[in-house]
This record gives sequence, C-alpha cells and structure tokens, in this order.
Amino acid sequence: MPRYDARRIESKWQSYWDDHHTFFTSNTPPEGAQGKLYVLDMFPYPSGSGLHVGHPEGYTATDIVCRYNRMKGKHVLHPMGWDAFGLPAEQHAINTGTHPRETTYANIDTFRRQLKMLGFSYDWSRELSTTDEDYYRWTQWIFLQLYDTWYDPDFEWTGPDGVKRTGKGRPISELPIPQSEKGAEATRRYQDAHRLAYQSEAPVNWCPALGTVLANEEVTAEGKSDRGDHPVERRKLRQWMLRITAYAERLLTELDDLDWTESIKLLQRNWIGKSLGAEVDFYVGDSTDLETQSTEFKPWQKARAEIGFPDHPGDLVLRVYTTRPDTLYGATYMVVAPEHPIVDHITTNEQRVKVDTYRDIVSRKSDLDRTDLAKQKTGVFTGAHAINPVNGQPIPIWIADYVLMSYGTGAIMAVPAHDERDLEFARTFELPITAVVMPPDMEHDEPIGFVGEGTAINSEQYNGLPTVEFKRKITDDLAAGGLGKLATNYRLRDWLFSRQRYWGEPFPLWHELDADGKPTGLTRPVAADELPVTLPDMEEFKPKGTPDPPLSWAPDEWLYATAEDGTRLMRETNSMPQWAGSCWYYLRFADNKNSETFIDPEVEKYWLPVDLYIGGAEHAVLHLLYSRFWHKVLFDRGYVSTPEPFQKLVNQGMILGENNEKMSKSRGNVVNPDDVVSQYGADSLRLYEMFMGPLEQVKPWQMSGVEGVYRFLGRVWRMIVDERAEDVTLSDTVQELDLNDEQQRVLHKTIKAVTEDIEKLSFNTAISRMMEFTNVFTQANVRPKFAMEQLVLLLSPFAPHLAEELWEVLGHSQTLAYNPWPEYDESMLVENEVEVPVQVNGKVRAKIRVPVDANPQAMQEIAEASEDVKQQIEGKQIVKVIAVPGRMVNFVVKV
RNA sequence: GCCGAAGUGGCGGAAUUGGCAGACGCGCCGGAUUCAAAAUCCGGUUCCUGUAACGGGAGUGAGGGUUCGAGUCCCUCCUUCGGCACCA
Repeated sequence: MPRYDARRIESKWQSYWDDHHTFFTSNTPPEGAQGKLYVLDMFPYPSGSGLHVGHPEGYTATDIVCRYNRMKGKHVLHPMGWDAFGLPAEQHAINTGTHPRETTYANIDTFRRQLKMLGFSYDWSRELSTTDEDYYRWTQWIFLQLYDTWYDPDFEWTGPDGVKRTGKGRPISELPIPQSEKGAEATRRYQDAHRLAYQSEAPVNWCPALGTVLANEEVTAEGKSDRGDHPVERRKLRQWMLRITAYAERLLTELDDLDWTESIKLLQRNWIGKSLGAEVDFYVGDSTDLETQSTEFKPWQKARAEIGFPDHPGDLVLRVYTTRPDTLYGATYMVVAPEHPIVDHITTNEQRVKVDTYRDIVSRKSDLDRTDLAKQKTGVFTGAHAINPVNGQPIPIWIADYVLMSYGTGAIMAVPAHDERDLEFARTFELPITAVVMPPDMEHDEPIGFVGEGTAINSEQYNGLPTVEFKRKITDDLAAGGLGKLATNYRLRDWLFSRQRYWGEPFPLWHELDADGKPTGLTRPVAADELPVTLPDMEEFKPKGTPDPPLSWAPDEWLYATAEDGTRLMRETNSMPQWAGSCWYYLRFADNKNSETFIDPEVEKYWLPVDLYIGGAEHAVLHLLYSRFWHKVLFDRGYVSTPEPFQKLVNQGMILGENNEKMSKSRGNVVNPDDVVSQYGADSLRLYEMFMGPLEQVKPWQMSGVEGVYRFLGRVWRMIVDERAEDVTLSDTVQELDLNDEQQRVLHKTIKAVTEDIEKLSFNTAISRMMEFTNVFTQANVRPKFAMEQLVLLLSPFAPHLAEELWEVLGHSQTLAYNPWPEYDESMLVENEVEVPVQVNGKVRAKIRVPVDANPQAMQEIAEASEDVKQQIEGKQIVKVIAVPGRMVNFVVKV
C-alpha cells in the first residue's frame, strides 16, 4: 500500500541530489545555456534556536525561481552561507564558557541540516561563513581598500558601465597635499583625515549592558539598543568611521535604475534625506556692544563682497544652514547647538555660568531625553548678538539642544513665524515673532505658524515675490555679496564602524607608539600578504564594563610588534560590526575558493550583479545601504564592473503566529519547521509557505492550511500512483492517450498560468492553478500520461521531492531538474464559444453563449434572441446597447 | 506629526485594459464508503429574504463622485501595519 510517504521520498531524493552533485554549478556556462542567473537569499545568522518558519519563506521562493530557470536552460548560481559573527554567540560564550567559535560552527551544522532537509537546490560547494579565516581575510582586505581611498567629489570619469559620473573614490596616494601640510608626518595626518576609513573622537552611543558602542542605526527611537533593548548613553570615544556620506548622492541617484519596489527605494531615499537650501553667514564680532558691532559689520560686509564666501567662516562669524533663505527677514534670533565651538568665543561673562551649566546638562542627556517631543524646549541666551546680513539688525544668539551639531552647520537662524520648532521656542522664551510669508489661502491660514510656500511680506525689496522665486533670488544676492551660497545637506551620517567585542573581524591596522608606549595617532595597515589578522585565542572576553575592547587584553605577542624601521606597534583592538561580513558575501559566493583575490575579475563580470535578491524588509535600509556603499567603493577602485550589487530586490513579508501576533517564545506561538516537516514533509511546508498569500505580504500561519496542501499532494500522488499495488507503480488509470479538447485546454491554460505566475513571483496563484488542474483530471477515469508528466514538471519547483518520485514512476531514469520546462500553445487556449453575461442597466439578468469572435452587433442579436433577455427588456425603451466582444452585453433601458 | 503599504465571506486569500465579486485552500453542512472510525470520494457553503422547483434584494472599511458598468479610477474620512521622528 504505497501511500504518499513524504519522509521516504524526501530523504531518497535529497541523497540522490547530493550523490549526483545535481546542483553543482560551474563558473563556465554549460553548452547551450540561455544566459546566467544569480539568485540570492539573505544569508542567515545561525542562531542557537535553529531555523524558524520565516526562513523557508524567502528560501522557497528563490528555490522555485532557480529550479524553474534551470529547466528553462538558464545557468543558475544559487549559494548559501552564514552571517556568523555577532553578539549572541559571544553572549552565550560569556554565559557558558564555550568559545563562540564552537557555538557558531555547531549552530551552522544545525542550520545546514535543516536547510538540506527542506530540499533547497543550493550549490553547497560554495558555502561560506563570515567567520572563516579565509573569508574574513578578504573582509579585512576590503577594509584596507576603504582605508586606502579618499573621495574626490569633482573627479569626472566614465566607468566600465559606460556611465559618466562626477565624483570618485581614488587611491590615497593621489590625494593632492596642500602646501600648508609640508613634511612627512603632516602629510600622513592630512591623508588620514581624508580616508574613507578614519578615526574620530565623537559622542557615540555607548551601551554599558552590551559593552559596546552602537551605530545610530542600532539604537531605537526610545534610546535603547536594537538588540536586547538595553539603555544607551552618549560618550565621547575614539572610533573608526566609514565615510559613507561621501557617497550619499550616488547612493541616492543610482537607486533609480534598480528593480526594487518604490516603497523600499523611498525608505532609502528618506534615510539619506537630501535637502536643498543655503548656507548664510552672520557677523557676530568680538564684542557684545551692539554699537561696536555695527561699526565692524559694514567693513566686514564690504570685505566679503570682495573675497567671496570662504570655506570656513572664521571664529566670529556664525554660519547657518537653512532650506528657507526666503525667510531671512523673519529671523528674530539664532540658535546654535550646545556643542558648537563658537559658543566658547561669543558667550559673555554675565551669561557664562548659565551657558556652561546648560551645556553640561545637555552633554549628559541621552538621545531619548533630547528628542522627546513632548517635553518643553530648553535653551540659554549666550549674551551675544549676530547681525542679520540682509538688514543689519542685531539678533540674539541662543544655545538650545533642539539644534543638532551633527546636521548642517550646527546652527540655525530661527524664524518663529514659519517654523514650528522655532515658534514653540520663541513662545517659551518670549522672543519676537515676525511674519514674512503670506499664505496663499488667507481664509484658512494665518501668517504666523504657516510653514508652506506663499508670498513675501516684510522683506523690503523682495516683498511680493513667491517663495520659490525669492529663494533663488536671495541665494544669488547673498552669493554675490560673499555672504551665502547654495548648499545641500544629507540626513545620512558617517557609519560608526568599530565595536568593542571579541567575536568580530579584527581591524588589519597597527597603531604607532612613541617612546613611552603611547599611541601617536598615526596608523599603518597590515600588509596584504600578512592577512588575515586572525582572532587571538582568548579564554576571557567578557566586557569589563569599560569601553576597552576585549582584544585590548589579548596576549602581548598578538598585540605588539616592532616594524622594520624600529617603530613599536600596537594592534587596533576594536573589531568590526556584524554588517562588515554581509557587505560583500554575494561577491565571494561567485568565487569562494579563490586564494589569490577576493573575486576573479572575469568571474565577477560573468555572475554579477545579483539578478534577484530576496530577504526580510528589516534590512531595507542598513544592510542594503552599507552593501551598496562598499560595492561602489570597489567599483570606483576598479575591482567590480557594476555600480550596483542587487538588480532586483524583493522583501518577503513576515509570517505571524496563528494568533496573528509576531512569533516569539514569550507569546508561545512559534512554529518549528522541524515539527512541520516530520508531520507533513518538506514539500508540504514549502508548498504551504508559498500558498499562504503573496510573498511580500505579512500573513498568519495556519496549521490547517498545511494540512490542506498536504492533502493536495496526496491527491496528485493518487492521480498517478497505484495505491493498491505492493510497490510504487504507475496507476493503470494513467495511459498513453490523446487529450480531449477540454483536457488540452486545461493543460495549456495551466502551463501558461503557472509559468507566468512564477515569473511574477505570484506563487500562491500558481499553486491554485495546479489544484484546479488536479481537480479536473482526477475526475477522469483514465488520464493521459502526457498530461501527468507535464503537471509533474510544473509542480517540481514547488514540491521537488514528490515531483522527482512521480517522474521516476512515470518511467524516467534521470532527475527532472534540467528537463525542459513545459511549453504551452496559445492556439490550444481558445474556445469557440463563451458564456457571457447580459446586463440590463448594469445588472446581470441573463447569460448567453456566443462565439468568441462575435462582433458587438452579432452579440446584441444573439442576446435579443434569447428568451431570458426578451423577458427582461420587453416593453422597455432601449436607449443604448454596449457589447464587448467575448465579455458582456449591456442594455441601457428606460422604463 | 510626516512618509509608505493595506482594508474583499467564519478564516488565508483570487479577480487582464474598469466588464459575471468571492477562483483555490481552510473551516463548516450533507451524502457515499466502513461493523465503526481514520483516510478517501461526491455535493453544498457571501449575507438577507420569500420559496415546491426557483426567485428577489444587498454586498469588496465609511461617505461622496466619474461611468452604460467601479473591488479596480477621482475626492473626503476611518482603521490596521511598516518606516522616520526637533534633520532647520
């Protein structure tokens, strides 16, 4: 009694694929290949809890695409690997004393076993882990490329893709050194200040609980760590930064040609946050005596008209950034960020204590406290005044924490009448409010508090100008006077790239030490042929609650060295963030065994870019932005031939628990794929995950749904296999028959629908079509063998184990993985006659059968001849008749 | 608050260019098979309403609009989910 036995079938075919290297993929295309296709999953972090049902969702989708395309003759690259550095393994190590390497590789074994159990057609010979020394050797190497690169924003060039660009990452050796930076050390420091990887002493997000610094992106809006939800505080620490902001414009514009959904592109655009405006200089002077200031102001203004707008404003000039230069006449006070260096120069003695106290309080505030919108605005007057360049009016300078040092120039001109935040501040501190924009709709809007575009008022010679025109004009006028210029700003910040943890890639860098063993601030890279810098073996890597990284207490022989020139060296002891390894893994998959280079240029040209990339939407910003950034640097340096790594991107929707909530241990609604497979088999799990609904949609799990697709697979099994026989043999109801017209039509309709649905990644509807096919053919007493074979082929990307088994039952001795995909014949789809509805005033009143190609006139005649229709329109005046061929007839009548 | 996505039966979800709303599956109801059950097979299943067969009406978050005809297009609003959050 061979019933559908998923367990037997699945292990049989998994062994077959392994033994026959069915999915081994060579880097040279097989003869007759119809082009290449690189299909990539976002590789998983191999956590201790194993695979959850969210993983197979995307993986099944890509697997279907790959299996389908192999049958279409494509040369398909489909690899899998592990994003295995990171905090959880290290936390586990701290808790249990097991080395993270052991935990990591044990977890990888579990993940690999689980993925193999699901029958994915990966080329396992390309497997890699970011923790492999052979892998992170190249991660370090790429870091050194970043370290060796500066961004020249004015460089014009044409890339290998034939596109002309302005701005390029160039070797640091090509950086022009200004005359003022003479001398070897000065030159090195100047270079260091321009590298894409640089050190910075800046306020960073320090998380005491995790013992590490976090990137802005890893801190939630609530000021907690993204991982673990621990409090995060601000500290000033030396850190490694990557100058991603240099690439902001290209990261923005080169999104346009990608085949990503607009909403994901929008997320990235918003994250980059480009804004256009102007920088404007306000004269402050070194005296708080307003009269003295005004006597100084005129000469300063005159000088500026001659020298133009300088790169640096000078100590006693306040430079602001504004997107609304047209509101300059409404600026009634200035605000600078508490950290702004000018505060030291301009604060008056009377205000000094208040200012210092305020700055002190702010410096200890967490980001949460600073950004809490509910709270009142705070700030302190510095005692100083700036002079409005357009009208010579002195206006007070305040410091307030609602202005951020890290955006624009760290200073603003406050226009309370036309900015909500400035208005709130002005009302709190009773500062004057001057309206300078008249709203177009005075019925509904008052000038004060109006932030839209309108017409200028109270702006002297500019009065009456519409906002847009005013902006352009005043920006030109300011530029002519050397007082301002057009400026662009990005919300995107440089990427904080160092972490104070053990389980990550070490930086391939040395710090030079002076005679006292103190770092001089100068660094030198580890030579490429000395890579990788491997992690030292350490027993104790628990953070000590201080920002000293665990590697700082590594053994001395790892930590120190003496250079050939006699300089004492100490290793960089920070490690790289988890993002590093995932930034370029898609490149290594194409050439994972190469020991000469991270990827062979010819191989790169062949496989890249990734044609389809599927993964969770949680990586819509960070991973994808970081990866694109690295890729562009490699592109500029000539190591890759395409400007973008991922041509098409699809984000699968999250799978919720049966109670419609996020799956989590605490909610007790986690579904374990192992359990599903042992009860129903991998094919059922795969099929169900695809049948649930559209790939990109969030959808709840339903165990009864798995039952449903399992029954469907059973029906397919019984349609082909003789269940009453002793062995697995073809049912005698399957015979060498010609298909009748109806069967022919159903078959070709199914092939067409399934093919098109796979192309659209609309797997749920593809499965429905196969169910309909099965419903039709199970009702026949005898079934044409050809139709059964075609169905098996259609089903094979979805339920590959069952399909292989049935393919064998149908008399084939070889895997169907490379069998040509079924083709449909459009002429088989046409029916001679169709049933169409007849509407009267838009309501369906009858149905008639008409020839498919009947013209409107003929359709109307057939309709009018029908008894049902006659009844409906009898005694009514026909105003109009609309007939759409093959669709419907509508009588518009008057009673 | 701003930006984005989405609201269709008891449930998951289908519906070319606007053209028979509810494909397919789950669940439920009825039947066959069985000593009985499981499994399987067949039929029914949007709601309301009258009925012998068979009708009638309403219906895609709410309200307007365009159209012979709207789940689909336009306007206003509501709800849910995702992202951002003093970015000047």
